Amino acid sequence: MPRHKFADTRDRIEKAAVRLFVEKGVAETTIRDIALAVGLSEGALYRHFVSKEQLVWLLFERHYVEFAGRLMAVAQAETTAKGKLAVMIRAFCHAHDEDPALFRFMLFAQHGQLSKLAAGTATPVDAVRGVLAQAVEAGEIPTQDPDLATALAFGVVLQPAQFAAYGRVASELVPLSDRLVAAAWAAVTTT
Amino acid sequence: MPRHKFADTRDRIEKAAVRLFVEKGVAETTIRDIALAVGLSEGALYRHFVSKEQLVWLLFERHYVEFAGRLMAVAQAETTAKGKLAVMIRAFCHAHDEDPALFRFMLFAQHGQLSKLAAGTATPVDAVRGVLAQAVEAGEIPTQDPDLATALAFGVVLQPAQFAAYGRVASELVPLSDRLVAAAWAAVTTT
Amino acid sequence: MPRHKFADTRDRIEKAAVRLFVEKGVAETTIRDIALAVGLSEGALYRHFVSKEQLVWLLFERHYVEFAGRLMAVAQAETTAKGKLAVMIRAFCHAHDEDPALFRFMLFAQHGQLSKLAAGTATPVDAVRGVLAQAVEAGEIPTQDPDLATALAFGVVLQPAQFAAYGRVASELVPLSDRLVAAAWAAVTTT
Amino acid sequence: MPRHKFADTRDRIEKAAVRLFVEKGVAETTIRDIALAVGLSEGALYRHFVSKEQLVWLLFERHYVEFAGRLMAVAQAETTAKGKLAVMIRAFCHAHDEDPALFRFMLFAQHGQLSKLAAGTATPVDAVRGVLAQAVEAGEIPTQDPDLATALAFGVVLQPAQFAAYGRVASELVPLSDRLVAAAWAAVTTT
DNA sequence: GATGAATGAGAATTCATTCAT
DNA sequence: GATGAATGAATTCTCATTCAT
Repeated sequence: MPRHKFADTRDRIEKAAVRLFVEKGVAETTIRDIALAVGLSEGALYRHFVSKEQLVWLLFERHYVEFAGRLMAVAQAETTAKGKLAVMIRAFCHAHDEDPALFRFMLFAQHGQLSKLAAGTATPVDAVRGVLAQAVEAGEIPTQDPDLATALAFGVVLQPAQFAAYGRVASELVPLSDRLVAAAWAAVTTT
Repeated sequence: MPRHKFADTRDRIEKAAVRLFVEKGVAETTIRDIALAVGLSEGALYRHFVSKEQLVWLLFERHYVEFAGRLMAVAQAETTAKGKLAVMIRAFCHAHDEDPALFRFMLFAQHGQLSKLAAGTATPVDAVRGVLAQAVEAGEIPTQDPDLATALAFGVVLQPAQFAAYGRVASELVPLSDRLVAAAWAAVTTT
Repeated sequence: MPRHKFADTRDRIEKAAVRLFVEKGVAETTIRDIALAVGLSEGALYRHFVSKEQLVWLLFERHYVEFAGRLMAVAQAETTAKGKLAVMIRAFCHAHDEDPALFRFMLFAQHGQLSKLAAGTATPVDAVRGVLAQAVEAGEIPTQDPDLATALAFGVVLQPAQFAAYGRVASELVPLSDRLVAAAWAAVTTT
Repeated sequence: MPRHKFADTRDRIEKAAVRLFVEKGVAETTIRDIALAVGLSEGALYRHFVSKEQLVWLLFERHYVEFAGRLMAVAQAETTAKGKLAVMIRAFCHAHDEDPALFRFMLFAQHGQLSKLAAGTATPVDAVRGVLAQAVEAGEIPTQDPDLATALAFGVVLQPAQFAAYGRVASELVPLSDRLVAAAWAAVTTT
């Protein structure tokens, strides 16, 4: 007996929206699609969200910022750059396996969203970059452009996620995390 | 006095389309946008293309397949896996710097186009995968899932391209190619 | 301790509705607007009124007819046309100052309501027209089209009310009533 | 053989829109209504106007300002206040008879439009007020609030127009203009 | 080959109204 | 009597596409 029907419905809408946005693309997903998926009328969705645009933004922003926070939190518990990078990558893998659609939505379907973020907002990119920039300064990894290093680490994690989406590699990243950690570390330490 | 005004116009349309598709997204780009950019009427575009969908597909398919061919060609001239991977990555960098919009369109704005490719079509992914799969068999790199290795190599190259698009790293990849080659090799040889 | 909470609520709804109808227009006022203004849910309003249309009609009809009655009553107490017209105009001014929103709703926001009045219903227009028609017949004012005379008298009163709504003249009409009476009389006696 | 189909269509749209706006009200008139009246598709209207809102505003603003100009022009040709007021009122009557729908749209369906006018824009109200304010200063009419005087003059003209719309008086105002001039003058000179 | 007016099939959104609780 | 979640019919607006000139 759900005590919070409203919140429940809202959750179901968000889940369906994320899944459809990832499957078909944001622009290709209509309000009707979402309504059908949730089993509501189109109009009913507007009780929960002001507009499609706002729904997209809300979903993106909330999860993106939240994930950045998670990354920074796990990194803080480690002392070495290598340790920090490792737990961050594992966090990526866990996030992916927990909800692959949400992961893809956050990290691939970002279309215009990134530019809407408030100026100082900490993003997952910032989280990783922070660790690597400090690692360069501390001499833990070779001197290099921290942005490029960040790109390499991101690439090593996100591209397998892409491949997983297309079925080219197994659908779970956690089992691969050791390998991804090693590969990322190799990429940022080889110059 | 251009002998092939028609072909010229067609080229201008394609260039403008690719640029707009990358800038705003495919769905967000209207025929009107393209027509305006080229200085034609909307109706006139239909002399050159059957539909928007076909235009997108045409642009994608042609360049994607062509690029796959280029990759395989440069790889064939090399004998070792390391050499093959290196020239392929350099080819990626050159392709990017030559026409960044086209590069991004091919590799990031593929929204659903991939599934339309004829079953056996060789793609850039296949090109890289072929080299790495053979490298595993030949013992040139450690035993591993060739698809995952491909993902790692791709990530190391494509993510910097993404960052370049967002201005996070320099806009040219060729100057970074040595580094990318080294990072990719490190990624696929570290297990 | 109000014995008639229900009637109270109904009153509050009507007041809010009239105010909003005048402020924003009938079509531009939503049930939601009214519900918010009263502090009720949208559904609750339907305990008091069958439909928005009926609410509009109800408000209009009741007050319009009532006001017509008031006009005829005050006129009956006078013997001369001049006297009748004077008290009627004063009644207009009083009605306006008592509840300007209601006055405007009745006399300006009638959008199509007029045609719904039962055929024989006596309106404020009829009240004034009756006096002026008789005045013509009795020779108290020059021979003229009684409808035009009515229009002139109405215009002299209603236009200042309009101006008051826009802040062009003072918000109270009672202080102007002597002037309006004089002007109206002048208008209907000058040919 | 119309050389200017586009402009023609535009004109037909404007005419139909004004008529419908007056007949049913602006909010009650749908784009579909206008399209049907003109014999076009709904989408086609958007080749001519950006939005319904802009269409309403465009129609109102253009004609309102134009009419104000006409009023000031005819007034300028006269020397006395009485003469100025007379020609202005005649101009009102002519405007009404020329295109009653347009006249009503301008002067009665102004719903939120008035507040959108650029700060210094001269309106028909300003035109009449200018003449009456000067008349007070010059001693041509008794000392009084020029705004109230303007309201009286306006009421004497507009209310008959309202009555004409409802069929209470003849549909043409020009034949009544002598009477309206006399009534207006009487109203502003009687205190 | 090109134009530009027009179409028509949706898309997002609004809102009066209903109804189970 | 009231709530609030939901409906569904309109409504505004967009856009790929067509076609007479």
